[in-house]
Amino acid sequence: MIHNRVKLLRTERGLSRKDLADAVGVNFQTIGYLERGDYNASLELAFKIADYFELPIDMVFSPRPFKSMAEELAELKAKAAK
Amino acid sequence: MIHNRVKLLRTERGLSRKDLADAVGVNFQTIGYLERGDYNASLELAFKIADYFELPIDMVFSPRPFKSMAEELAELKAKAAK
DNA sequence: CATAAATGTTGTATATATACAATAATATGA
DNA sequence: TCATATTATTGTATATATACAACATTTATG
Repeated sequence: MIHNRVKLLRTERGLSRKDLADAVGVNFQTIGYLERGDYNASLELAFKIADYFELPIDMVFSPRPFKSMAEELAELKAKAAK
Repeated sequence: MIHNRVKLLRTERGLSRKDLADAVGVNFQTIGYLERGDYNASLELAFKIADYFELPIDMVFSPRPFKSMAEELAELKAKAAK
């Protein structure tokens, strides 16, 4: 199973599933399936979603569970401060 | 259609399709299909292949055609030299 | 050259991703 | 509270990814 941050990124931007679905050209229920982890996006859809958020694909999808973005950010800042 | 560098990376390392297929846990013919562009890898398989090559997924798969790696390398070196 | 290994081709079967529809449940806003 | 938008749930249908097998063709190697 591939983990993703779709729901987080979508809500962060105040988008409904339909908004995102329309933007990437799929049915709004498909976004629901992805967010719930019912199944994985295709590679093509994964790239479209990442492109839409203007993020590299591996910031949106990962074979390993994501840390929270806050956590990641804090770690990077700590590292940069050294 | 998603472009990929699977064949390039595989042959660069002197691997047969079967070698790579075994390493990522799919049928050897599946690797053939991907290399020929008959269909796209699933997101899961894409991550496994990228992991196997120890590369970020977007260096192996892309919605846009890849430049040759030589070209990319040369450009980066030129930029770094500035 | 002869043999084996790797790749290509074709065909069938199964699993998974996506679409679409109808309805229920939940949240949001006037 | 009422109305509306959003999300969840269930079911059916289609497209695409993957497995597997048999055989042809190409490439490597003794």
